[in-house]
Amino acid sequence: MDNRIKRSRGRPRAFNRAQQGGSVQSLDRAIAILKRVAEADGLSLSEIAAAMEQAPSTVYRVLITLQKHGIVEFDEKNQLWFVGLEAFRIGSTFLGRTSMVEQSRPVMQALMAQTGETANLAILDGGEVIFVSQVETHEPIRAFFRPGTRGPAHASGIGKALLAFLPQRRVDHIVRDKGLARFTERTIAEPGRLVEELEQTRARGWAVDDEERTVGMRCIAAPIFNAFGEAVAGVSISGPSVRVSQENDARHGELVRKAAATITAAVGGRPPKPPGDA
Amino acid sequence: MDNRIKRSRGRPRAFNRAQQGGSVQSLDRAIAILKRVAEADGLSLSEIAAAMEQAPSTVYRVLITLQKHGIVEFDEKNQLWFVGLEAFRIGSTFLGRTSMVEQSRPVMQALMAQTGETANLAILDGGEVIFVSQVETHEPIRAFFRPGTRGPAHASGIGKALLAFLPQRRVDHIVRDKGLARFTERTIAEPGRLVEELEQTRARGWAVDDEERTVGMRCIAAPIFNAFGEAVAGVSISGPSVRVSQENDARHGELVRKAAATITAAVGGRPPKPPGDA
DNA sequence: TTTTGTTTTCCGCAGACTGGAAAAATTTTA
DNA sequence: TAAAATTTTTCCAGTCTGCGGAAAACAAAA
Repeated sequence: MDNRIKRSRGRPRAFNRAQQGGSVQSLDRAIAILKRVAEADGLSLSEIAAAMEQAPSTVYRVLITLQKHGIVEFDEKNQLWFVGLEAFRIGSTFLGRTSMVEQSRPVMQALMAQTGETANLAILDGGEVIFVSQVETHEPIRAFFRPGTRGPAHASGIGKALLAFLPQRRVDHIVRDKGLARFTERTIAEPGRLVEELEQTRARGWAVDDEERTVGMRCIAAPIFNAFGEAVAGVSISGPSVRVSQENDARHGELVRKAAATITAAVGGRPPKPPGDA
Repeated sequence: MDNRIKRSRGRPRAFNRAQQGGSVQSLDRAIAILKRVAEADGLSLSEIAAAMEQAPSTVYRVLITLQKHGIVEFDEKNQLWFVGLEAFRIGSTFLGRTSMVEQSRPVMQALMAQTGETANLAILDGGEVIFVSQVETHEPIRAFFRPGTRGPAHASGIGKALLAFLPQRRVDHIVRDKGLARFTERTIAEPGRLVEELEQTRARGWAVDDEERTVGMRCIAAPIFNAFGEAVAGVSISGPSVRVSQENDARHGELVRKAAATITAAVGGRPPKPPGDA
C-alpha cells in the first residue's frame, strides 16, 4: 500500500502539460476567493465580493459550499469569513510528503531547549523562504512566524544560509528576479555586499540575520542538504537582539550548524562538495 | 485595517443558513478530490478517478486546475499527485485565529459543568508544568491555581499526562534535570514507579494525581496534541479527594479524555502514532 | 512488434453556474 | 419610533461551462 514508486505502466514523463483552456473556471474563482480569505484575516461577504469584482450572490454560493466542507468558517457574531479547520488539515498533509519535517522535530526541540529561543524550519520556493515548522520558546518576548509565511531570501537567516550554498547561477537569477528590497537600515540591499555575506556564511557554516528584516530581531541559521548535496531547507533560531546577541553568536552558530547537520544526516542527505558547480 | 468588529450594518445574526441546493457542485467535486489526495500520500490519476467514481478526464481537469494554483503538485517521475505548498500556506492561516486557550474555554466550561470540578489547562515548559487557564467550580471547597503557576511535572496530573506521551529521551532528561522531589507521602519519587505510572497512563489515556502534590487534593488529566502529534498541553479537573474520588475516576477519566480530544481536534491537532520512538 | 494500461486531448450536449433583482434582516439615521 | 440605508440571503432564467465518452498519445510489458 505504500511502495508507490513506478507502478504505472501508462504514460509517464509527460512533456507538455496543458496550460491553457483545460482548467475549470468555477474552481479558479473559488480558489481566488479562498486565497483572498486566507490573506486577510476576517472578511465580510461584501468585502470579498468587492475585492473579487464578483456578484455577491456568486461569492456567497462559493463560501457556503466551502463552509459545508469546513474549508472556511463563518463567524456569525461579526459576520466574517475565515479559513477553516479542514483547510488546515488538508494543508498539513503537505508536510508529510517529505520526512524532513518530522525528522527535524526532535532536533528542533533540542535546539530550542539548548538555546532557549524559537527554532524554525524553512524551505526555499521560487526564490523565497517559506517557514514550515517551528518549536516555540515560552519566553514572554519571542519571535513568531506563522507557518506558511513567505519571506525574501536575502533578508532572512535561513534565506542567506540557503543562498550561500546554491549554485551562483541560481543566486543571480533569484536576485535579478526578486531584487533586494530594503526592510531596515541593516538590510543587505547591495549585490556586492550580499556576495561577501554569502562567502562569509559559506566559510563559517552558518548565517546571521542581524536585524535585517525586523528591527530588534536577530536570527542564526544553517542549511540542510539533500542526497545530492543541494541546500533544500534550513533551520534557525530567532529571538530578540538582547538574547540572540553578538556575543552568543559563536555558541549559537555551532549549535544551529550541528542541528542542521543532524537533520541532513537523518534525511539521508550529504554535505556539498567543496567547489560545487554544475 | 484591523478593527474588524461589527462594522457591518446589514443583516447580521443569520438564522437559517441555506443547507440544501445552494452549493456549487463542481466545487464539491473538486474538494472531494482534494480531500482524497490529502488523505493518501501520493495517488495516480486513475486511482483518484476510481476512488471518486468519476471519469478520468473530469478528475484530470480538476487536478490541472488545482495544480495551476499550487494547491496540488504532480510528481512527474512517479506520476503521482500530492497536496501542494499553496494548500499548506492557505491552511496555515487557520492557526492565526486559533489559540488553544480560546478554543479550550467552552470545552473546559462543559467539563466543569459535567463533573462539577474546577477545570484547568496547562502547558509544559522546561520540564515543568505551567497553568494557563482555569474554569472554577461553584463548590465552596475548590482547587485553585493562579494562572502562571509553575509546578513539577512528576507530581501533577497534567504533568504526568504529558510525560506519558513524550519521547522517552525527553522524559529521562527532565527527570535527570529536575529530579523527583517529594511533596506528600504519595508523591512518586522513584524513577521505577514513574515509568510504571506513565505506562498505565498511556494505556488508559488519562492520568491521576492522587494527593501526590497536595494532601487532600486529587486530579484527573489528559493530554492535548498538536498537528505533529506532540503532547503540548493538558486539561484536568481537580478537587478535594472526597469528590474527585477513586470510584469516580473511570467516569471522570473518560470525560477529561474526551475534552482533551475535543480541544486537540479544535486546534487541528492529531493523536500520536502508536509506537513513536527515536 | 504487439498488447496493455496509462495519461491527455477533444468535443457536443445537458445542465449547472452566473448575476441581476427582489426579499429579508438588522443597524443607523432622522 | 419610524424610515432609510446596508448587507446578507433567496430566487430564477439564460448562457455558457463543465461533464464524460471516446479517441489519441504515450510508455512499459509481453
